Amino acid sequence: MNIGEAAKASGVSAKMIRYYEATGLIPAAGRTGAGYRVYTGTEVQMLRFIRRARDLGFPVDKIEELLALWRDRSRHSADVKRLAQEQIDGLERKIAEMQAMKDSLQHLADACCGDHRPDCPILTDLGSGPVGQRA
Amino acid sequence: MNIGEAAKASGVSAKMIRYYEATGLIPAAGRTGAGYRVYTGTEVQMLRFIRRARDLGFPVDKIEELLALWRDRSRHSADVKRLAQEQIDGLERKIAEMQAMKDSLQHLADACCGDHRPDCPILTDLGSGPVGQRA
DNA sequence: ATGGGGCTTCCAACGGTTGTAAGGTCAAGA
DNA sequence: TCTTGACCTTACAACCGTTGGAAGCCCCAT
Repeated sequence: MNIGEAAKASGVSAKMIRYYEATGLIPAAGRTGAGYRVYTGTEVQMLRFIRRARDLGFPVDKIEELLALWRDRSRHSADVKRLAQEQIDGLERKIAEMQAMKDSLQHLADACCGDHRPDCPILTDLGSGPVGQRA
Repeated sequence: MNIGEAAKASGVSAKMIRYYEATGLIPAAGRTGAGYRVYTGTEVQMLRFIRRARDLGFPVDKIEELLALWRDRSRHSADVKRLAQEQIDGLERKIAEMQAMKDSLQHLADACCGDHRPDCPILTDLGSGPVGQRA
């Protein structure tokens, strides 16, 4: 199986497959005589694993840990759950942060009449407020 | 006013002030005979503007537009409001995306008993599911 | 004059992905 | 058999915003 076919089958682009190999996230694939990378079903499954973990927002270093657990038949599911919970917490934090941004901005936008006149509370606020809004 | 003092007064790091100058977001600051950058109150105010816009998640190119409107006394507040609304919509999209990730992951984590045993629906799902979960 | 801290420039890294360029290889059709 | 086009290879750069470091100069206080 070519890298292109593996990409199609896994949902991971050929570019990223090479990148993951270069960074050591996945082991180096076999090669044909001409130097083409060759992939087996197992390797495609691993790529799919990575793709799905990325879809859930896991950073690559966490995926490395997940892959290690995936391969470890004597793993404790508590370890997996802990990683998942950390990821949930991280997502929660980012969501809250962005929600706060959105709320602030919505508040300002609501106060802007949005017509041809130059007066705008959004600009007024940006230009005059205190510095440390994020604490 | 030194770059260090301007950084403290604006909440933008000296590093970033130089970066913003290099990329053209802000005009080049004046210099002392020794080559030190000099900042006036107006320039600090502009830096604060940038800082607050970044706190609201605006990307730099949008901040460039906001700054242009800020300086333009014949602006239409509708233009400002449009930029704000685009930013709100972008935040909304990202929030929804992360919320979907979080919900999926929470669902999986809830099904994982999280003990010493290796069986884990999280890993099972990651290793076996279909590819295009995000559509 | 000597030290410490701030300033200067330049270069690199983070994370994850994509684009591009220059070249080799494979398969199919004429 | 030759050509064509699609695929593969490597290597390098870009994106975004920020931080870190190194090497060297400047200013102030002791």
